[in-house]
Amino acid sequence: MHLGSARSALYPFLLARRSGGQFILRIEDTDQKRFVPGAEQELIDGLHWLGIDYDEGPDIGGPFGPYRQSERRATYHEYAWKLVELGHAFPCFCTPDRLEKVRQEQMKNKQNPRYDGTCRNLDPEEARKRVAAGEKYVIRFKMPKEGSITATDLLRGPITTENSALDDSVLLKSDGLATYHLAAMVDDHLMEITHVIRGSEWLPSLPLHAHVIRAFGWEEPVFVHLSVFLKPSGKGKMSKREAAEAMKDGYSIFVGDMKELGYIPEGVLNWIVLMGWGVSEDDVLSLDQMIARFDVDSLTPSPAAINFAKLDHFNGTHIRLFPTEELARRLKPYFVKENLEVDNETLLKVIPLIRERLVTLDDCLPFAAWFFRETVEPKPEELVAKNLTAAQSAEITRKSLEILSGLSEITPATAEPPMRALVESSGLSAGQVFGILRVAVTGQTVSPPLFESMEIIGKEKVLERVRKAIAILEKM
RNA sequence: GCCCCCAUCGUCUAGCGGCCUAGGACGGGGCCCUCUCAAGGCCCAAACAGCGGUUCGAGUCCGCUUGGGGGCACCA
Repeated sequence: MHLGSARSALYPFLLARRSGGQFILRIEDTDQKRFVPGAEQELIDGLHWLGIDYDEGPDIGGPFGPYRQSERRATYHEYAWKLVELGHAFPCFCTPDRLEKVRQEQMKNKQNPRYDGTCRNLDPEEARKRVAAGEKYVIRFKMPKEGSITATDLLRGPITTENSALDDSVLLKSDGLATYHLAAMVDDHLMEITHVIRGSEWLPSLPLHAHVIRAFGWEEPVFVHLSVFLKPSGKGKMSKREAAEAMKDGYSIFVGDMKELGYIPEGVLNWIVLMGWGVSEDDVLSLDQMIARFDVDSLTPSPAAINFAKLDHFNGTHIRLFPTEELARRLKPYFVKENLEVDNETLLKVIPLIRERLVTLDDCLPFAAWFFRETVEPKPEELVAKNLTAAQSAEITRKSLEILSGLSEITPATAEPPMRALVESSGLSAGQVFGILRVAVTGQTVSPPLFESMEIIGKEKVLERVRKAIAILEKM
């Protein structure tokens, strides 16, 4: 399940929620050759994680089931033959081998590859007999030789296609299962689908689909063909190679990777919903806000380049929107995964300090893992302040220790004023003095605010770590 | 090769004939804030692909060119 599939689910979901309709999950698994075990579950898990819930589906049932096309072969068989009876389709006994040769020949002669019509006008009785005798066959749509068809895409308007440019496409395969062209049209009718929102790679087969629907005399659903996603450069669509490239930078186009990478559903949703849909202002949207503002015919038909920087932006923005308890709940697993013992009381105190620093949830580790470690291991060279020697650094740190140890407790209110005074009287900069303490206390050069952090770990640990730092500096 | 679709800042987009000296967001640059890193505030640079029409008036409508994308399976 990649970004494209996620968006193809999101839009109809928003439309259904907006308009009081039903959003259904139908598994289109009519190609057994491409069956991937676990793919259906991955899809369901992805939708669940994103918060896109469906009203009918293979795992929850519904009034129009079954929702797996592989379980609907009898239906397709019936409708395929119905089309034969109506004179809009015909059984075809051509072998794939022969058809392949015909195609090669056509290509060589610079003709369009298409079905050569061998079985198109077979005597119906004769054909029926061959089928009854057990001969392998497919059922093809009998595309009119003349005229044209006009089908409408909601975003693009009416699109007229000459029938002569269309082929006698296979509707029912020799394995007895339908192709998408038949299965989807039959199911859309039977399941009372009002809106088909799909990728624009389906646009070329829209005329065929209109033909099939009209041959049955059914009402057409509204067709909406979404723009394709282009790779970040905007040149060409996302490829396997590009996907691997993104992964190296800590990004992915697969929904299944997002959680692991520290992205939250809110951020991912906000990101993809705006790739192909524009709101005039207030880009930051919750799912409810999306539902409230969604409008199918304001989707954009032009291709959209994937922009991971924007994913980071939305992810960080939504993280900042979380209440402390909620963020704690989401962050905890990342600490646990690092085998850190996280007590909720401390975590709740840490969160306000790191919230606005997180782009992804796993960023909590570099900022706050040290809160939950017994000791820290500062690098000696990092304990030496800029433009100072180790001895000078040790000297000012001893003075800092003196001040801090004289405090009954260390809080920003108690510690910062005397420390500022020390900075003032020493003639050094706050960056130099606090920098040493930061490395001493946190073990790193980048951390949440110093005095707030000190308050959380407590005076005892602070003094212990500062003493250790002095010892290190004195040995240099 | 043939068919189809698309076209506004680097990117996602607003704009549906006069409200446009083209708006927002990301990214970029600058300033402010500042104990690091962020976040936040203020400011700046940045686009209607080109050419013809239609119209009193075109980013908005039409045509062509160019560029981009998709499709031509017993895959979806």
